[in-house]
Amino acid sequence: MTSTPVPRTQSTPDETSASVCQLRAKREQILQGAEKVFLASGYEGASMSQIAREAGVSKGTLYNHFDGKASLFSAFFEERSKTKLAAIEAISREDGQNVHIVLRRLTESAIKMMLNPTSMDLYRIIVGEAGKFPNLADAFWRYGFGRTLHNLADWLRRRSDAGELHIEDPEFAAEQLMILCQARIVHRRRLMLQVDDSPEAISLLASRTADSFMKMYGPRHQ
Amino acid sequence: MTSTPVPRTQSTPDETSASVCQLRAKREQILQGAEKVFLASGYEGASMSQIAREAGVSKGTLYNHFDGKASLFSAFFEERSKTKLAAIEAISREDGQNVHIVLRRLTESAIKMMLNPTSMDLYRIIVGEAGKFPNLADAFWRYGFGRTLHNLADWLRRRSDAGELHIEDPEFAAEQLMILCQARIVHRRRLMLQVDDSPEAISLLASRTADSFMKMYGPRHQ
Amino acid sequence: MTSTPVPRTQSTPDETSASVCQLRAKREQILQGAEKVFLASGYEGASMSQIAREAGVSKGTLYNHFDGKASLFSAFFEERSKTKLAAIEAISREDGQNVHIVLRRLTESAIKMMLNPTSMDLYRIIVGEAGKFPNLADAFWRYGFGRTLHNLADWLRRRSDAGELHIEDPEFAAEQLMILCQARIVHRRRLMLQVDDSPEAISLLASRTADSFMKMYGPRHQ
Amino acid sequence: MTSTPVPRTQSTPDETSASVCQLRAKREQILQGAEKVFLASGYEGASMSQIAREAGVSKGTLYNHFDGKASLFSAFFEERSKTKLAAIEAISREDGQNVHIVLRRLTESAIKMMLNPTSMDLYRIIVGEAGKFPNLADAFWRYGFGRTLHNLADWLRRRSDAGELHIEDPEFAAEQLMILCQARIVHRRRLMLQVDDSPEAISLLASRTADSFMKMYGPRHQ
DNA sequence: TATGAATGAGGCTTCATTCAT
DNA sequence: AATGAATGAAGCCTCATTCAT
Repeated sequence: MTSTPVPRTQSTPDETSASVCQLRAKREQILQGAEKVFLASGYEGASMSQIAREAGVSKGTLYNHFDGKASLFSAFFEERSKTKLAAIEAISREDGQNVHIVLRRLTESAIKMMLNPTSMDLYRIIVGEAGKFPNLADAFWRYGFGRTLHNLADWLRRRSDAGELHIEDPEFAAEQLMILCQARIVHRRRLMLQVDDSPEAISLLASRTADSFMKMYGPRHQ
Repeated sequence: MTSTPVPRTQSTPDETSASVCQLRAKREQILQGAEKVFLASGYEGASMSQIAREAGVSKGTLYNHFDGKASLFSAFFEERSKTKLAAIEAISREDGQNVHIVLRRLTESAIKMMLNPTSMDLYRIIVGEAGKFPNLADAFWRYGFGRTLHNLADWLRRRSDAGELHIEDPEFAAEQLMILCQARIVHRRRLMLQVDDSPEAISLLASRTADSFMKMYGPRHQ
Repeated sequence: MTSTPVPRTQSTPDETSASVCQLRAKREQILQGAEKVFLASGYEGASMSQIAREAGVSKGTLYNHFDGKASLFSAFFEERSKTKLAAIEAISREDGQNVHIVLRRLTESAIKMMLNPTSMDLYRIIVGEAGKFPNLADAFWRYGFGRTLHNLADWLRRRSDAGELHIEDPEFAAEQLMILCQARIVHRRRLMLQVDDSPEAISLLASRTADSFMKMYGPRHQ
Repeated sequence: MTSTPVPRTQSTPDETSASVCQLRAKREQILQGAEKVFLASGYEGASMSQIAREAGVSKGTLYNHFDGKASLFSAFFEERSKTKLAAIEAISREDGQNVHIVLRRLTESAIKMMLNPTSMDLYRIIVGEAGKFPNLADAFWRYGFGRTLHNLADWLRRRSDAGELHIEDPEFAAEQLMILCQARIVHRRRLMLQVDDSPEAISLLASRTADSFMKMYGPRHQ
């Protein structure tokens, strides 16, 4: 459309990038439809027609962009794991602060992270379909829990080296902390059980969890 | 159908109990087929034909005993939650022993319980289908985790009252203990991730978990 | 419904045979629909919906009776080969007659047989689909051409033994005779070419074919 | 069609011929893809995408050059019948030789011709699709069997006129000869039946076929 | 003119459910 | 109460064809 005044060989790259853009856009459009439907109905419960309708494309277009239902599901899941799963990053900035205080902030944000609707839905999906799509759990772990664990373990190691904590196995301790955060609220919500997830309840839980962790790995006579 | 003219009404109870027996037997037969298929394929993935075949009855019989697929699924899930989910019971017998030692036994058996295939499958199913069958999670909680939590909290309260532990909120502490047991192995297995679940690994994990708990709630200068 | 006054164990056989009868009837009904559609459109061109409609059953019923399209096609083809392909049988009854005269009758009936619409359609189908269903050609040969060849070779051998013909390889001679019958009319009709297949044309062709065969294998100075 | 009365018009012809050339080349390219796919899968079994891929052009180009699938199929079939169907030509060069010897060469080359893979595939296609494309058989006949028949009949007429054979109806005799060549091997191969088509088997069959023909039309006391 | 993404009809098949026996 | 054949809706996927670029 826009004729470039540049002498030559500009058109092909333009065309290419334009069409690639369109392609990506359509792909993204489909993935959004897929997300909506898969999260609501699971893999088996979702239908390609539904996804096509939700994405605003024809059924055929689904198959132009993905090899089939399983392929679309995998793409959706990996894509969303990559972009939607938050992780606790850059705790290093907190290094100046008192350990216990940082821990409280940490536990609270971890709990909120895990309560995030997309995280919960992805967790439910992957647990339900892990049998059919074993490789997807890797993605879920790598981009979500695993990443957080890694960052957390690093921070714990540094704090331990600094003598503020006494931790022999930071990886394990990190996992203990993260899993303790799931008590009471996260764990129950995964089962769709009624639970008080008000900010106050979360704050209280975070606090008690941080306290517990300090008892486990803090200085002896705190 | 054909009521026998015999005087006392002795026969009817007999017949009734006999036919009730038969009914129950058939119902149980169906539930066994349903269990096999639902656990293997999930709710959407299972087919009534498959269940009928596996149960050794005709498809029509399924509908004589249950209202439909959803109804059969609910029945299966509640039934199996009731009978197949183990809980840590009668820890009271251990009351004479040293707390730390009992805790080690406890954590180990809890981990093994949660790794039990049926427990894992039921967990996966309920998490996967919680959106479609929100009421089922109650059963799962009541007969599984909840029951264990309750028993465990009782025991902790008694030990705390005896001065062997210092626990303010035994329910919460019980949940912390149970959830700590899921670190490293149980949590990963639910996602079908590769994990070392050898007896040695389990034993080590149980031991470290018990130690952590003692740090949290044990006497200060142990 | 109809309570039989016969003492015992009569009902089950009745039920069985009744339901078996019904089953066979439905199967036959489907096969008739399949025949119509497959003969008209070939294997790929036929659709299961069309067949169901033509047979007057639902699409699902097709799959209760056959494993799928390929299976239904095979069943249709073998069934029809068995029952619809005529063969020249019992030529032995003609043994008293003059060879040349019998041959003329033979060639005429062979030509008519091969021009029979069902034979032609089955031939077209099997040639078209032989790549996809190699085993079906066997059935077609066994019940059609092969059977005729066998009977014919027997008869030729007897006539040869009687000195009325001089044939060293009756199987080959039989095939030569049958194939000569395809000249002019049958061969062209298989390609849907326009051809004069009036009784007179057939009769003339039959006569000339018999003459030719007599030249090949008849007494030298006839 | 349009004979150009214009004297010079040199430039336009150049352009025209160049683009016509390109057009023809692309058309030929498409036809080659079509050939590969139609021969392998039949009309219904072939897909336009497959053809486009095989031809190395886009699907859209197919529709720029042909009206649709049916049209492309017709073009492919006629084109290939014209160019790929061999015929027995120029037997006249053999005129000096002994009839029986020439016949043996003839039958052998005829059998080999008919066993040629492309011939067989085209035959299978046309027989299978004759119902849908009745007009195509003409092309198949005209360029294949029909042409051979014509040449052969000419030769037989000459030999008959020369007194080496006694044939009243050379057209019919030619067809008898060609059809006799199909016994045993060609006929069976069209049904994909197992058959010995070794050079020796073909040679023997050719020889016996020639002998048979000589008995039919050769000098009486050969 | 060439491209290939988009379309939507239609193909094969499965499945929950019903119902006559 | 048990059976299982029949149903038809719905699922996944393919394909000939169109059309904007």
